[in-house]
Amino acid sequence: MSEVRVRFAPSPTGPLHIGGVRTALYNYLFAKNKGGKIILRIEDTDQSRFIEGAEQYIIKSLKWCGIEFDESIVDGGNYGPYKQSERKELYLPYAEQLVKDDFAYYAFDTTEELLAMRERMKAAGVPSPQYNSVTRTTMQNSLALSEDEVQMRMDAGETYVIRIKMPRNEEIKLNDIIRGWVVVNTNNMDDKVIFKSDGLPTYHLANVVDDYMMKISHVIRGEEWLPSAPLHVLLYRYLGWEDSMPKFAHLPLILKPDGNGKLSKRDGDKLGFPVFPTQWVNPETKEISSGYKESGYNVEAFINMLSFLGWNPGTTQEIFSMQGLIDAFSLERVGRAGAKFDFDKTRWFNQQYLRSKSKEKLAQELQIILKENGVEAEDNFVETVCDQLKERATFVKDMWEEGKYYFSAPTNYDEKTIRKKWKEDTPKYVSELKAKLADLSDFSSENIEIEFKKYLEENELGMGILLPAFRVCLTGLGMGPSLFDIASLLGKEETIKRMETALEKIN
RNA sequence: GGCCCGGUCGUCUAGUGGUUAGGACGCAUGGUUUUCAUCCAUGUAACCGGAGUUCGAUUCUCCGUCGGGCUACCA
Repeated sequence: MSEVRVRFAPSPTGPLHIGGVRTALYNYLFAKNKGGKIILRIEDTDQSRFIEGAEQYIIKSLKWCGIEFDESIVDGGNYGPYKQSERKELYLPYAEQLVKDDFAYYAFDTTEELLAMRERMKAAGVPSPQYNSVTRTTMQNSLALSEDEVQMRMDAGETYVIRIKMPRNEEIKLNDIIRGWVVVNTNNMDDKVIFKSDGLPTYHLANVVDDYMMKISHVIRGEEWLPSAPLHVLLYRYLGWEDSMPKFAHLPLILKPDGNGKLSKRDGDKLGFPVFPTQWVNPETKEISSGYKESGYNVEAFINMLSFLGWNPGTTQEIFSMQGLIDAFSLERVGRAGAKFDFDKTRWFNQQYLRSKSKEKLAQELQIILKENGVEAEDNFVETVCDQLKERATFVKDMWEEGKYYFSAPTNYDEKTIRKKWKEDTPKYVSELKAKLADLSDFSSENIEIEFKKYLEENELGMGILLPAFRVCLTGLGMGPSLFDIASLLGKEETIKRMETALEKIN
């Protein structure tokens, strides 16, 4: 069997959204699973839709995702260039060959003429007019015009496009890896432009020529390409490359959570969650769209979540590393139906990864957030904080937001807890407890707990009476991790100080 | 409208010509916990509809319906 070579071929018309990332991911997983290669090819044949920075965004965001290419504009390779605008001159000869072989033709029609034709057809009762075997006879093209006329127009410098000459009533079949046999009759296909008047090919031709030249073995792309796949099959056939035509796999689309339509890059943050892997700043409007990276998602959780949107291993295992995904992946286990994006599940994946991380690793990440907030803390201290907080966090930033009291004394005290737990006698108990704690030489969590319970016993008090009050003194909150652990970590001096401050402030 | 592709709990999905239709997220309840979270246990809830094939269809076929995609000198 020949080498597996797949490509991810985005067009630099903006940032890549998670659907595109998933397509790249599946290509990557498939290639690596088969010991093959993955190529990144930039499809920039539409110069009018070029967006500044999009290409760099695509490269950088995929890098963040851990999707590494074997060949690309940055990694090089033996089948370059890997950007279509740099391959420009390659395509015309193939288009002209098709004309010569009577599989394509020149067309001179202006936009206005095309529009007029559509209007005319609509008026005549054709609901969706096409440039096809019946209408082309009435248009300005090398099939309807005389040879002399065509030559004259070309000599005069008139611009033209090259259209494929769609045959009549032929069944085009293709065996999609995910969908099985797909059959389309050419009567339902139109004479697509394969080469534009601006000297560049359209997607259809460029894609076929490049895939052939780059020896692509499998085309794995979104389902939105399925309708034009028969056209691509025809192009391979007409170009004489049918024997080396890649296998096709059309992926189900990622749908919006409400089920109305496929996820689109225009959705930005409108749906209540990021649609981009990393943050994107619109170069024109400066509008910022959030990314998973900046929102605090672990990259492995993000990839793990994406991989499960349309694929599953057939077992109950849900947590996979990238290598695990590579080992388990197969196109046969990719589903056929579109998947609605599930934001809750995404958060759950992140939580799973957060938990599995060591306190050292988490502390490193938390330190970054602490520094951003002007907090200086010892690594050891932060590690213990992470240990105490990780079970109740979904994101690293949660540990900062919910654990500020580890780094500075509370400035206000939770009203509800005060109302319910701060009784008349409480100040007396707190100050007595404070005195007891002040005498402790071993300020370990266990020791504090013993001392605390001893005090409760002596005064015939229940945990529920004094502990919430104690907690609110130290943290200002009514909930949180083990208070004895917190007190121990804060240390005796700080604990006593906070109790004193609280006694002064509460009432 | 035309063409193409789909349809199992609310969501992601497993699965089979005969199953108590399984798991995960979410949600709910109980237990644990000083509290919240965690954790544990339990529960909740699905084969789009109609024909046909068959002893038997969620599974196979057809029709309908619903959903999605495409329908540009965009990818």
